[in-house]
Amino acid sequence: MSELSTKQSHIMEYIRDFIEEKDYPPSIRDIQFGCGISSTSVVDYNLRRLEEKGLLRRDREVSRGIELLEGRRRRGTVDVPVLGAIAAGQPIPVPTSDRWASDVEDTVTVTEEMVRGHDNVFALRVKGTSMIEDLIDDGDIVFLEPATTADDGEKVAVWLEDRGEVTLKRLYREQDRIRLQPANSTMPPIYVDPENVRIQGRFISSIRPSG
Amino acid sequence: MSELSTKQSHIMEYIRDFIEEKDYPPSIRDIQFGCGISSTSVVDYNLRRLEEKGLLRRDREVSRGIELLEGRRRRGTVDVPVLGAIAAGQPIPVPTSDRWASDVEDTVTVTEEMVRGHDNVFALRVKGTSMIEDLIDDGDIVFLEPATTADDGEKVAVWLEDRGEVTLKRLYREQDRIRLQPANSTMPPIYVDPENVRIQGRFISSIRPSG
DNA sequence: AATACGGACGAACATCCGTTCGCGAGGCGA
DNA sequence: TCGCCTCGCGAACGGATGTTCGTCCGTATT
Repeated sequence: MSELSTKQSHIMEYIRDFIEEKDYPPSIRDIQFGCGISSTSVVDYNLRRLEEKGLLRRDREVSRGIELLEGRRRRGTVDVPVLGAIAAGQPIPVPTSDRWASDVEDTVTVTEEMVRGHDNVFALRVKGTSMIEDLIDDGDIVFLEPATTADDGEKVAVWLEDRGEVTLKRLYREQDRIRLQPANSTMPPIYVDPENVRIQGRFISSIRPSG
Repeated sequence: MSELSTKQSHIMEYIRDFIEEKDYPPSIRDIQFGCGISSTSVVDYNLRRLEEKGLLRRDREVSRGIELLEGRRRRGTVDVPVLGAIAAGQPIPVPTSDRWASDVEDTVTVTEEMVRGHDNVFALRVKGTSMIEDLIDDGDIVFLEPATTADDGEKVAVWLEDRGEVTLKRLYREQDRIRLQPANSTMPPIYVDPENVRIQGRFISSIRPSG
């Protein structure tokens, strides 16, 4: 029904790249040559289809009157997927079992400096106040970088296999166990078997949406 | 030398607004009518001047081939002026005396939700850790809304007239004095005469640039 | 006063560019 | 097989738009 043909997604991609590079939309003939299409009418035809599908808006009779309606990201910002909630109080289960999958429930747009120098950053909503002394409050959004290892004392999101839960804590290795330390003096640390722990991500930064 | 004539800044503003609204640049004739200019050549002339001054870039022979080179703000973000540093430890003086003036030393771009619902927001760099228990650390940037009053317990930036300093604290009114309370149990409150205190801004939110 | 120059006018010109139209190749159900 | 629809092709039409050119005016400069 609302599938895009190869040509249509090619056109979309071309428009995106064109705007990204030049800061103004392509003309129909720009698209024609850029996508190797033989006629302007074909471009027009597909543009109409794309407009019907709500992917863009066109101003008639106006040169380059194309406006993309999809996520218009601005230079200097990045969209980070919010994969769900994470416990900073009592550990709570996350919807996906093994590896939190690709079904993104939401997205937050932040300026680049919040995640600068890190790749594949994802975000989680914090529940609880167990990391309050590390300046992470209930309701904050934390940004994490995928990781499977961590140094002692680092703030990490860990998956506790037996509990089926994920939690945000500082991680310390002790003899034959791992200590997950809340940053809240009213809460005791959690001790777990190393085999039971899978590090999922390393803390980068957090934001607190204004209330 | 590089001053803009009235007409030129009018044109710049028009282009900005046009792009903001339509997502593609105006044609020369759009600018002509939009700015009440009698001839397209006048627009062309001034666009060349603006191009020389580095405020925009033009693609010759291309309709709407105008690209603004100034801060291209993206939808959903706002630029907040950073007016300087503020003490969250020992109060430190701010450069301007009475009212921190309009010379902005820097700017931060943040997504709208950080300051949603507030006007004329400005930002200050935090020095010190006196507000650490309110999750505001050294190096954070705090966003404030201009205000001259505050309820008890609110976090405010206050100007201490006799000291010539400004500081970020929680404010409490007591009999005939005002208590400025740090959020750091190792630090004592500051007591000041009400006449000596001028509230400058009310805390909205803060960010912690990733390190 | 003569000259130079920034800035503005208005009109003509040459493209640029969106739109339209006729035609044709497949795919699909009746 | 006969429509009917989707998709594509190529060309031509005409409006949209950037560019250029001759002219004019006001303000220094000489």
